[in-house]
Amino acid sequence: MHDARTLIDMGAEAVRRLARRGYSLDLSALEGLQARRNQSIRVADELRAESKRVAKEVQETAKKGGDISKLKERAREIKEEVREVEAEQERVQEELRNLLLSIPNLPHDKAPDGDSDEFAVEVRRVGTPPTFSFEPKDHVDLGEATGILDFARATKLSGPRFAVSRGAGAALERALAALFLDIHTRRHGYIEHSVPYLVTRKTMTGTGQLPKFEEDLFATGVADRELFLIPTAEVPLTNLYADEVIPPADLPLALTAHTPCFRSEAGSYGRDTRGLIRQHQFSKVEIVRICDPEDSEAELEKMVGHAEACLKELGLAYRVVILAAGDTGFSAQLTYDIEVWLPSQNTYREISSVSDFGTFQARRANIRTRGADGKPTLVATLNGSGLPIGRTMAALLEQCQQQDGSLLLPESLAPYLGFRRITANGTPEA
RNA sequence: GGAGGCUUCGCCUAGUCUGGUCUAUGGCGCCGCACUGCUAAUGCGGUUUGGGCCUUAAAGCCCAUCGAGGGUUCAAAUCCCUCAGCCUCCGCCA
Repeated sequence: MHDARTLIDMGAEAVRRLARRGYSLDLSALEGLQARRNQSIRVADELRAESKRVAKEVQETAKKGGDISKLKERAREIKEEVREVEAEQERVQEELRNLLLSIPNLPHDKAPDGDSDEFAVEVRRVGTPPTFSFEPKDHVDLGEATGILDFARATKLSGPRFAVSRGAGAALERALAALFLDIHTRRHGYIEHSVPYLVTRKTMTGTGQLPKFEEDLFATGVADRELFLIPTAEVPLTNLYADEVIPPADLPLALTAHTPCFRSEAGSYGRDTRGLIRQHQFSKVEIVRICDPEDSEAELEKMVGHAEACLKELGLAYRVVILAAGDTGFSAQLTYDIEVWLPSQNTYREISSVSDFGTFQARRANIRTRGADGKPTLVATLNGSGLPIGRTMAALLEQCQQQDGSLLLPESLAPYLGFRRITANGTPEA
């Protein structure tokens, strides 16, 4: 959410920058609402001041034994007027808030023009996509042939877009999560958290999933209680500090958690229906940083490096791109995507998204620190996947497949797995 | 599931029974100043948060804020109702 005053002060500059992501800002509507809001507040404040003066007068008059009935009548009139003005103020503020909630974050100038992934700018490529002397299989075939993935039975349990992993596959999932968490906590200084997977509407609003994207979420309701399943650990991790003032000395905060993620994937019917790429439930290690807004650009670069470290550790080929202004998520001002090489699709596919939200989320969630003057001031928030387990598994199975149908896993996983190879029939082998 | 208690401006705390003098007390911490070879100690002053008005700015004036929301009243930290969180006890389950 933006600050109305700041947006109005930016004027044409705000209009220009929002236009880059296809949002047409109605500046005069915003100014009009802001002016009406301030007018209402001023009138209501004056009436309340008057009402307080009259109350004092009643007290003093009564003490002197005077007639207070006229004063009480006047006080009741004022109260009625206050009620009316406050109702108007509430209407205007609601309207203003709705408008502000619907305005996306300002794209950073570093983000290229364009409205889709075709306009993303490649920053670097790391590693060489493997070449095969045979026709490589995709991860679904590999998983089913070895028996470490079972999509049919998952569908029996829960319908489409679910997966079951088994034996060495389940162990591999666990190993990847442990490896990623260890990389972030031991090497990059993140603090590991175990967090709720069900959160309130307020929490979902704090990071921007609500009110706009309710159809993307799974919700639960028991009696009159409503809770949402988290689509990413970004939600609980960032909101940990909602409505708090973080001591400046504690910044930057570096938080990580491995959680399941639940997404309805409404509007993606028919896309990526095969395999682990797009599931209703997947697990992911998420990294979040909360810092002084001055530092957010540098922090973003660090975080991209932290996510990349996971891929390097596994020896997977990938590239880093900057998303186009119009393709950047609603709450983000700048996003790097990391794309991993997927041999079956002969292309790079998104595996991590690392975003700088500036103060946009902090304003919604009311996360603050203290500035040089000691006054509370908003922080910047950032987050990124580091990494999702399912998509990593898919890339890993495909990139490390052997001609004989076995899978030769990276050495870095051996301490976690206790084996290096999964044979063609799914048996772990040192 | 039942009964009771608690929630005050960073932390602790007074105030709630008996509505107005609460412009919310005191301590701790923090900031500034004074004093002092240095430090410590002491003294004085300041220190919730958000918003509006007026301003180049500062200052100033005003409004709201005692867990949240509603009500009673000329007037609510204080009385009434609903809700939330925490604590204690009982029951139930493990």
